[in-house]
Amino acid sequence: MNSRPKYNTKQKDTLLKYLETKHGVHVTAGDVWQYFKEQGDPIGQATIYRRLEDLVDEGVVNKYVIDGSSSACFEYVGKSSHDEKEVCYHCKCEKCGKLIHLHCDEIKMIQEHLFKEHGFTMDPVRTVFYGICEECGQERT
Amino acid sequence: MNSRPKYNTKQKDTLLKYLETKHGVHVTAGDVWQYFKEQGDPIGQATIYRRLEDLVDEGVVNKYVIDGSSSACFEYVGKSSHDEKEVCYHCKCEKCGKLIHLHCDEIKMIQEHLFKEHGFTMDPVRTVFYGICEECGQERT
DNA sequence: CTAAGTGCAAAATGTTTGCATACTT
DNA sequence: AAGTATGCAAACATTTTGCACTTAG
Repeated sequence: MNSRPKYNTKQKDTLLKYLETKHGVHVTAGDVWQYFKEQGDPIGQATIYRRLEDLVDEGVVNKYVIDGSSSACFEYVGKSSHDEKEVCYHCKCEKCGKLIHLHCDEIKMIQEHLFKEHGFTMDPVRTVFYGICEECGQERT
Repeated sequence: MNSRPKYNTKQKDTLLKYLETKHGVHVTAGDVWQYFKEQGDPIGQATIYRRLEDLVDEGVVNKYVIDGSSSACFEYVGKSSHDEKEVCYHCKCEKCGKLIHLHCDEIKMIQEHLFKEHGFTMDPVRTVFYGICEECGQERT
């Protein structure tokens, strides 16, 4: 079933190591590319996209597509994130554009509700809550 | 506070009318453009993007950025739903693409939680839950 | 008349693909 | 040696922008 990893290459390795250091943070493909370029150890963007996609398929990395930002975000979540792993969800402020990461359990209530009542298996990884963040909410212009 | 609509134009009008007929359905900017082109009554894409953006700002139209599809989706939701209106939320199946509208109160829990614990005012109108719908969940291929 | 809106075509993004070359096993 | 992976550059798709022209109020 899993026939993902074939050959080990320097690029794969370096990329994964880099992503691990970015645990809990969003990175775009461009970020990654630029980082390695600046390190004087560039990786072709094609490779970055290809590897990133593989990692997403493997579940090691999450991909978010968020309104407002033109490029997709990737986040390292580690292997085995499918069950008990730390689930994080995202809130995007429609005013200032800030993206907030939240790690807490309330989302499970929703998940359960959606599943039990509506048969819908919600994917917290892909779901983004839109709204107004604290700061923007206060500065009632 | 509301200084949105300035001049009324044929394009604005036609666009809105079209969107109304697509209530509950996703349309991309490209869809809209093509539709009017085929009608022999084309609207420049720049205009479509600009008008669509306005409508999103006005809250008349929802914009979804969905992973997997390269272009943003728009959906007419009508004026209203800003305060005490019937709150409906959306679940989008990532597999079959179906969009499910739900009307129930559980979402208020989340809303409250987000607000009290995180100071985040969630906008249920804009927020879409991604996941797998009942049918797709069963046909475990 | 003035400000706003339109449409075109060009530019800017972000992502994907074809292909020759280099690397893994 | 055979199959993968890489990197470049070109191809793509979508969305944005500049600018001259038109239209609504």
